[in-house]
Amino acid sequence: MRVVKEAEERKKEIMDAAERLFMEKGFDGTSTNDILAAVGIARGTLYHHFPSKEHIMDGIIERLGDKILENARKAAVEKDLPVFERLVKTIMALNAGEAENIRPSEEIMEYIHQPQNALMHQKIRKLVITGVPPILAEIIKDGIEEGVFQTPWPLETMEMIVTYANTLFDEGLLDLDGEEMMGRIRAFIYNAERLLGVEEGSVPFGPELFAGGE
Amino acid sequence: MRVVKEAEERKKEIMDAAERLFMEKGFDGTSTNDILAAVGIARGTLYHHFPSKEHIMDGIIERLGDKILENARKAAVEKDLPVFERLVKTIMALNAGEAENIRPSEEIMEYIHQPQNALMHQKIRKLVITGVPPILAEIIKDGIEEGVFQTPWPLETMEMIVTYANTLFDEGLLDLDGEEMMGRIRAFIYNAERLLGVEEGSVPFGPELFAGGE
DNA sequence: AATTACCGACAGACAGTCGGTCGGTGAGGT
DNA sequence: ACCTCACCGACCGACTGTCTGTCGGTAATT
Repeated sequence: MRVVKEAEERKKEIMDAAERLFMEKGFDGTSTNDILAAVGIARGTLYHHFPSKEHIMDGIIERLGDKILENARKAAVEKDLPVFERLVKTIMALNAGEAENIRPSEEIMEYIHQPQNALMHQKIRKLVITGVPPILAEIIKDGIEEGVFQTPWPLETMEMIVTYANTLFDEGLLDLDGEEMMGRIRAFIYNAERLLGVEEGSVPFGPELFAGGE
Repeated sequence: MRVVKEAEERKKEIMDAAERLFMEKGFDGTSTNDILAAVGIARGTLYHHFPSKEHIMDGIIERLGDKILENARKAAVEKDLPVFERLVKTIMALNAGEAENIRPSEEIMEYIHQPQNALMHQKIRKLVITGVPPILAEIIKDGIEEGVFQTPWPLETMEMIVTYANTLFDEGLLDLDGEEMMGRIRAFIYNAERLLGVEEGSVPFGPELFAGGE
């Protein structure tokens, strides 16, 4: 049976199905046949719209990144809020935006961190590390003007903080027990305070913020 | 023609050939047939010694890690040297140990960071992030006792520093021009000083140290 | 005789290709 | 206003080449 649709619509269908399958079974664990069956199209159709399986993933990640980062940017730009609150809201927007699409629940995280998803993981990591620090750095800069923060390297410092946070929370790299993880989080907050030039204990929120994803 | 060798010797031959090929063409870009041809054995022989292609990579990385980390440990343990010098020597041992095996020259780095090597890259990253901080943290602890450094979280702090350094120098994640890279390095040193509780400018070495890999 | 390294034909799965089909659409003729 | 016909591009699915991992059997070593 032959159903004709607009290219953009088909592309979206393919990406939707692929996204679900990749989250369920991983990138390498999902064959193009799985995607074809899920969408209900033939091989040729898929390769009419995408030059390769990897390009499907690229499309998904780009779409994901656009959505998440856009939410965060909106929160980051609320200039009349106190900087701490802006920071918190922006970080929460990052977590929430992620939650809509890939809910960062345990089963999924398990899979994401499996070796077969190394490529997807690397691409998401790149998205986070290149996309998030510029947004947060703008807040930090305002905070510097207000005298709340003090650092000559706002962007680079946020890059460091985000990079480590990403490693610590998102990846399955460090397999830490609860106690070790608690230490990491406490140290992380302490070190973030040092890096941003505020005195110890002035970060008014604790580990609660860092439950889920980035 | 049939040549029989001791299992350990064959394993080493296979790992040597595979290591060279993986560095040249990447993990996914190297087929098991390439390895068979390079070693001069049959399919069955390879799978007699290794349960899978990925296990070959695991073996290579483990071997690599043992060698590199052992050198670094030796340098780290020279307790009569001043802590700064110990730090420098240990980091140089890390770079040098790496240089023996994978020379971190440009052509190779190009390949290492290609998408097809995401898995290998992730595994090396894990090795570095879990292996290196404990070694450096020991030096930091001694430095704290001497009053050179000051941080309540030596291990966690080194983990953060190493994680970011690894991202910055080893990965092709951030594609920065020379100027941007220079800023990153300066910021990195500045931030490392803050994290370790020494005053600004007391790190006596500059960007020279960070030419090659982590 | 038993163990163990070794062999290579083979199976099964997979990504990507290619020649060809068919539905929609709009321009030109009536 | 209505037809028709050429063209575009979405769509199809059989096919190719390649790849990893398996298995039954063979030869060397102890």
